[in-house]
Amino acid sequence: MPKSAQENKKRRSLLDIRAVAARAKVSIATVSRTINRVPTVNAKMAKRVWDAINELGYIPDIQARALGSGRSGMIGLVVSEITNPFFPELIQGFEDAAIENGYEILISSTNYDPKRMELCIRRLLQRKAEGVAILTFGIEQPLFEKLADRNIPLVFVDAGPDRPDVSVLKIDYAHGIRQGVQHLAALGHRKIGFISGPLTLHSAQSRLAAFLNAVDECGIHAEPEWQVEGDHTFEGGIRCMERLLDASMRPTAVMCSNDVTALGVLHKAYRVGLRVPDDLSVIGFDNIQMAKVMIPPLTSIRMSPIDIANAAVKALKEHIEADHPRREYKVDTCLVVRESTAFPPGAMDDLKPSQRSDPKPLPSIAKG
Amino acid sequence: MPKSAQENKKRRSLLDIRAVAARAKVSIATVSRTINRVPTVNAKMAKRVWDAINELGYIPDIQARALGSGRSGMIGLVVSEITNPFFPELIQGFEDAAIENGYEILISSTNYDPKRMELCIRRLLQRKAEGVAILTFGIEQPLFEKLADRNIPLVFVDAGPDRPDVSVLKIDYAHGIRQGVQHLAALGHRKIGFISGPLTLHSAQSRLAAFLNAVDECGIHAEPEWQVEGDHTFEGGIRCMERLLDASMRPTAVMCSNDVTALGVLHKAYRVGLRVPDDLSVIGFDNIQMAKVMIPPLTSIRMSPIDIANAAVKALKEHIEADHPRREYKVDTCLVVRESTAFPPGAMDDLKPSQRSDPKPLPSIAKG
DNA sequence: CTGTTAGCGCCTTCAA
DNA sequence: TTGAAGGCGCTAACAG
Repeated sequence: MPKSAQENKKRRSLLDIRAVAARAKVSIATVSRTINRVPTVNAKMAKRVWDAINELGYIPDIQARALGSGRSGMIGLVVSEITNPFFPELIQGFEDAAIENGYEILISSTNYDPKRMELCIRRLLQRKAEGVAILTFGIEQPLFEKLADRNIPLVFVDAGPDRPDVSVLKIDYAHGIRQGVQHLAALGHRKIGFISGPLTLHSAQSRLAAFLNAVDECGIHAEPEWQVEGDHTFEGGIRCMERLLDASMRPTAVMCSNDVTALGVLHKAYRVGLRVPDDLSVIGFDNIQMAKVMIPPLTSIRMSPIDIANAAVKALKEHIEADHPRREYKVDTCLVVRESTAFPPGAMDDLKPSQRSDPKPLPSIAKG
Repeated sequence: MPKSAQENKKRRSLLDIRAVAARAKVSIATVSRTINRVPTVNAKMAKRVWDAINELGYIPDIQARALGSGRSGMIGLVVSEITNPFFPELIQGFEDAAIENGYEILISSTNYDPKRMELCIRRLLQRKAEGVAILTFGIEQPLFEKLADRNIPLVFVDAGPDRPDVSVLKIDYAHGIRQGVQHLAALGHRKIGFISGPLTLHSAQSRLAAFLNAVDECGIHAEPEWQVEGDHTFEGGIRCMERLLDASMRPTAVMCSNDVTALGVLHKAYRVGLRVPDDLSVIGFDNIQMAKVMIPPLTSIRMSPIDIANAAVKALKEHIEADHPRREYKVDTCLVVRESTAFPPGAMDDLKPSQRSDPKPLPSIAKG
């Protein structure tokens, strides 16, 4: 409740559109038109209005505007977890793109909690978001049908309900993953492990499928024992690496379904005294900022959060403003080579030790 | 512009409070009261209203409510940069605390860009935020005077303008930093470097002062050559470490004004073949999630983003709702020992090599 | 305890 | 091109 119930009495703000109109000696309609840049306003009057606005320090109340015009000017962004390092960059990109396109944003994180997500949808609906991007990578998507029922423009990643107001960001996982596998193959690796994400996730399945496909293309045997299911967490990465270490024959390289998992792998390797990349090569996925800060800097497959954010905003904008919006938007991925990948152990046994001691970083396909 | 200018004609939403009133056979006032849980509504009628609401799937328009009540129910959060790893946790905590207290949040990042910040303030004002937390750690604060002029409740970190509507989160840097210095001293370090943040920042100055003070308390000489000014970035950490390496006498330990800087230090050490902690001990500040993921896991001083977020929301809430809000809120810091700190080199020269080879992690003061 | 009514600040027809 | 007037969906006096 407000400080004192009293002061809500004479509520009319001293600084509303009327004050400006009075100062500029025009009607409120003219002020409104000026602010909204309706072209038919006389230049002289417009100037008077702008002057009044500046002198008074007037700032229009956007809520009232929304009520009057029926447009909120806001789009929503739903992510699963802000503290997952992939998302801050996504959010930043989304915010930039939204502002660029004249929209305000509403951010919500579901934290994998269905109750929280209910609330979060409710809030977006209450605020009359004109469109919502649901970039949770497959988590809890079914529940979003509720949103779809309101016929508001929606963007999903990978896959979404088949409705006219819904568009989908198709991420080309295969391209980057193929590059990664080829990179490892070129270095001489033949025993390549893969730590997937939770296979309930569409995105995780796609990545695994892309890996199997790429490995097959390179004529490499995909030993089932080397494919383990992780959960996209650091701790999960550690656990999966433990399983890989227990394998009857250990892989010499491991690809991970995301970078956070790869960090877990690096960690476990450090714990058991395996040197990366000398003893084991590691490739991550996402290319989060942390990747280049790791020791050693992590070779990773970039899925640009900026690209995703831009595509999402573009999709929303087209749905809101255009007559025939596209239903699909492509987003590419590509390999970024850093220092967590090298020749498999044993490959350089015929070289003099001095030559082994300082492994030069490999040339980057994309700059880190 | 909307898809077709036409369909805005007969705009009255089919699902407004009137529809509910009609279905429940009551007046719109009763519906309003029911929704707002005014206690004086007859239970029978309330039930009729709720039933109608559920059957219709009615969701109140919060903008209209804001307009009518004069309250937006939103508080703002301004940070300098979402992609700085300290902030996601802060944002998450702030969102949680805000929702907990019945507020919606508006997030903005300034990206150190004054123009962007202007916009960001404008947006908060337009949206009629009832209070704003400016958690940028001293960056660009002067510009926020504009906000203060509107007499809306504000929260700053460390220091802020001296006005009745402004409160300040006083962070006790000294406590954690003293623990860190004592920890190093106990291990036997006498040559301790310090990489500060940009000294234009109040928070950076406080940390440096706390360090000098703590070092003095421990009777350790603070060689000026070992205090270098960084900029809280990874690259800055690398540069500062280079300068420390060039010192006529190298420190055996280095404390950093934030974790990201410490990552740069670890990186530079890795590049030049210095092992951490065997050859050099490193302590960070902030205790970001990345700290425990680093190789080796980073000893750091925790400044809990959750504590800060909670204090900020609490301060705002008190300002908005209470009559005599507090003007200051304390936030504590404390040392978290991990594996980037150990005895200084040479301290164990009298031990057998076998005993040196496997340095056990030190017990944690706080769990990581 | 309920219903009626007059705004909240702005937008947007309509007539001038 | 401008001004007057009637909403937008909801809240909050006030009267009943």
